[in-house]
Amino acid sequence: MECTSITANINPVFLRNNCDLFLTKQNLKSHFNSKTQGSYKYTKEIIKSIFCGYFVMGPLTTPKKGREVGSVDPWTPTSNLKMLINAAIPDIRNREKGLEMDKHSLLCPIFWQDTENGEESERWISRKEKSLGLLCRKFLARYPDHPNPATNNDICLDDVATELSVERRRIYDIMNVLESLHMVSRSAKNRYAWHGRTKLSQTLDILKKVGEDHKYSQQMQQIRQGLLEKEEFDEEEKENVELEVEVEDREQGQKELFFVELPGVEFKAASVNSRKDKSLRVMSQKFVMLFLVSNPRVVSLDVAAKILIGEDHGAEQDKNKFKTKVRRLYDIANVLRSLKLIEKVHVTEERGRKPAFEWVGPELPHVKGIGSSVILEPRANVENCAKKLFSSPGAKRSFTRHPSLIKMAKSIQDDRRKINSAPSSPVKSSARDASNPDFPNKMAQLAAICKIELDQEEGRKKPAAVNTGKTCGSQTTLLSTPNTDPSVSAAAQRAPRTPLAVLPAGSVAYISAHCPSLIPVLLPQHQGGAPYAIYLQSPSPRPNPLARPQPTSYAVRSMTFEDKTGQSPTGQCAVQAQSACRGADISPLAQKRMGSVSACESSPPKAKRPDNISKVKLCVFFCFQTLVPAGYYIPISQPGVRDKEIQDLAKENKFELLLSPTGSRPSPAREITPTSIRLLKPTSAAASPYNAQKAQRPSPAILNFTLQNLGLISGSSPGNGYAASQTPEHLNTLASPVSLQQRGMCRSSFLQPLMATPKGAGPPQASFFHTPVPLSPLAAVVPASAHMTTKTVYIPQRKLDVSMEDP
DNA sequence: GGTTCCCGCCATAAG
DNA sequence: CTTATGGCGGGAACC
Repeated sequence: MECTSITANINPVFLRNNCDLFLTKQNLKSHFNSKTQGSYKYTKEIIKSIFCGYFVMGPLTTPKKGREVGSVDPWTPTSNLKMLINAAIPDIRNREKGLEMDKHSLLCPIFWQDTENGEESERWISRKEKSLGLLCRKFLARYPDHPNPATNNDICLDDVATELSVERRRIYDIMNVLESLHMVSRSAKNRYAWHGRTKLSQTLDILKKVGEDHKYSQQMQQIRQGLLEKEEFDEEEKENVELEVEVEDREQGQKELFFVELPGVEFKAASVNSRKDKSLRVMSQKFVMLFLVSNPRVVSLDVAAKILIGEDHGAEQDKNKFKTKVRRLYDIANVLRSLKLIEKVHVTEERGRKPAFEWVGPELPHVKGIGSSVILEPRANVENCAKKLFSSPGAKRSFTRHPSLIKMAKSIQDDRRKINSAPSSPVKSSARDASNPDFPNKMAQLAAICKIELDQEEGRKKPAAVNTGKTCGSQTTLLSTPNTDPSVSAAAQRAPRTPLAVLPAGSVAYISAHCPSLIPVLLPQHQGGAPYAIYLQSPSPRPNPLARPQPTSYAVRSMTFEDKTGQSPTGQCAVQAQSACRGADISPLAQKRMGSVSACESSPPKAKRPDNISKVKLCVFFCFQTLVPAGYYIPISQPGVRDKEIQDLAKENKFELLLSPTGSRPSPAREITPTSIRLLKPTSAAASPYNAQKAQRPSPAILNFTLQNLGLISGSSPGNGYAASQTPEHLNTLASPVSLQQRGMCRSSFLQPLMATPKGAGPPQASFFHTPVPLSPLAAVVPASAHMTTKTVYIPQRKLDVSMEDP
C-alpha cells in the first residue's frame, strides 16, 4: 500500500527538497512508535537516504490506481511523512538488524506497482491475507510445537515483525494471546521465549480449574437464559443476572484482571512483566476458560463478551463496550484458531444463528502425547497462580478494587484473629461454601478424575511421569482459585505457620505412605464440608531430567512475603505488608507494590456472601517437591450430582450446534455426556499435571529449610516473615499480584534494599537453593538475600529464573 | 445490513 | 526524553 500511496501522492521533487522539513523529530515521533525501533536520528537518516536514492533513481510514474489516496492531501507534510516512513520501515528494520536485504526487495514495494501496473490493485493484499490468524500461522510455522528447552528459543520481536512484514503492533497481539497460553513468555524487552505447546496442556488444566472456580459455566448459563428469555421484558432480568454475575465476580476477585500464571513460565524478566495493561492476555485466558468449562465446548461470541465484560458496572450501558469486546474476541479467536484450538461455528438459538466458536483443541484432562509438556511440569499445574495483574491505574476500568479491598482487609483481620486464637484449626471463613451445591459436584468430579489418574499413573507411564527429582528443587505449590475469598487464601497462607497440616473439620487428609516426610498440607476450608483427601504421590524418578524445564525456578519461587509479625503471607499479608511498609520506612516502590498486592487479594472477598456459590477452592500446598512429591487434594463426596447438573444445564441451554462449514461435526447431542466427558475423561480435573509430579526425598537441608519456612520448626528468624516465604505458591495464588510483581521487580532494585541480609546469607538456605536450582548460577546468591532481618516487609524473593536470566 | 476485524492513533509504562 | 506496549475504536472488507 505504502508504495501505491507514495507513488500516487508524493511529489518527488517536493519531498527531495523538503526531506528535512518533514523529517522533524516532532513529525516523526508518532510514526516511530509503532513503526520502528530505531532511534529517531537513525530512522530519519535512513528515510532520507532511502528517499533520496529513490528519487534520484527514479522516474516516478504515478500509478493509475490511485485508490484511497484521495482522502489525504498529498501535499501535507504529515501525510507524506507517513507514507515515507511506511515505505522505509522495512529497510530501517533490516538495517538495524544488520541484514542486508537486497535493494530490490526493499524498494520493490515502491516500484512494484509500476511494473505490474494495471493490476496493482489486485495486488493489494486482500484483507484476509493480512488477517491476524494468518499472520499467527506464519508465526507459528517458524517455531516447533515442542521446542527443545535446551536450545535457544528466543524470539525477537523485531525480527519477527520484519520477517513477517507486519507492524509490531500485530505481533503484540499474537504474543499476548500466546503468552496467555504460556506458549511464549516474555523474557526481556522485545524478547520472548518460545515454549510451543510444551506447556499447553498444563496451562489448559489450570485454566479450566480457574474457570470452574469462577463459575463460568454458570455464568454462561445465566446469560444464555437471560438472552433467551429476556428479549422481551426483561431488561431487568438480564440486569439481575448480570448483576449476580458481577457480584460474584467481584467477590472472586475481579475477574477483570488476573492472569493465570504457570510456574516456570512466568516472569522471566522482571521488569518486563510489570506492565499493567495486559487485558488481552487475561481476556484470552478467560475466553479459553469458557470453552474448557462449558459443556458443549461451544461458546458464542456474545455470551463470551458479556461475561468478559464482566464487572462493567455500567452494565449494558455501552453498546460500545460490547462492540469493543467483541472485536477483541475476534482477535483472540483468530489466534486461537490458528493454533487449532477453536473453530468457528454457529449456534442457533431461538432466534437465528449467532457466531460462536467451538473448542477443537485437546481435551484437557489428558495430556497429549507429548508427555514432555505435562509431565515435565506437573508441579506447575498444581500451582494455580492466578494473579491479578497490577492494579490498573486507568480510571476507566471499572475495577472495583477499593471496596473489595476494604472488605478484604477486614476479613483478613478477622481471619487473623481467628487464627491467632486457634492456630491449629483452620479458620472457617464462612458457611457460604457449605451452601454451595456446586462444590460437592466439582469435588466429586475432581476426586473421580484424580483417582483415575492416580491409578493410571501408578500403573502406566510412570517412567515418563516420574520426576527425577533429585536435582530439581522442591517446589511449593498452591492450588487455588485465583480470587478465592480472602479467608481461604489467608488460611492457606497461614497454614505454613501452623504446626502441622491443618485440615478443616470434616476434611480428611490422606497422606501417602510413600511420602516419608510429612509435609504440612493445608486444606483450607472447604465449602460444604465435603470431605477431602489429599493424595501425595510417591516420589518416583523422572524419566528425562532434561525434559523438565527449569526445575530451579520453583525453589526460589517460594519466597513470599511476610508481615513483620512473621505472620503468614496471605491476603492478610498484603494488608499487613502495607502497614508494615509504612511503619518500616520502606521505599515507595515497595509500598506501591504492596498496594498492588493487596489489591489483588482484595479481589474476592467471598466471605461476604456465604450462600453464594462458592468458588471451589482447591488449595493444595505442596511444599517443595522434594519434600512432597505431589499431591492431590481430593474431595470425597457426592459423585452423582454432577451428571445431573450437567444434564440439566444442557437442557436449559437451548442451543444446538450447527455444523461448522466443513460439516464434520458430530451431532449436537454429544454435548451432553457429562459422565463420559467429565468423569471418564481424567482431564477435566486437571489432575494430570499433578500426577506427573514425582520427587525424590528431600535432603535434610532442604527439609530443614522447608520446615523452617513453613513454620514447623523455628528458624533463624523466628516469627519473621521469612519463614513464610517458603510458600511461594501462596503468593502466586492468592497474592498473585504480589508474586507477580515480585518476580518482576524484586530482583534487583527492589529486593535488595529490603533485604537485611546480604546475599551470602544463611547456609541452610543457600544449600537449599543451590540444590534445587542447579541451573542457576545465581541461585546460591539469591537465597541469601532472602533472609530478612527485622520486621520489614518481606518481599518475596523470586525465582531463580530471574537470576538465571540475567546474563 | 450484519460480521469480521485491520489499522494505527494514542495513552502509558519502562528505561 | 525516547522507546516499548498495548488499549481501543473507526471504519472498511466480507458475507
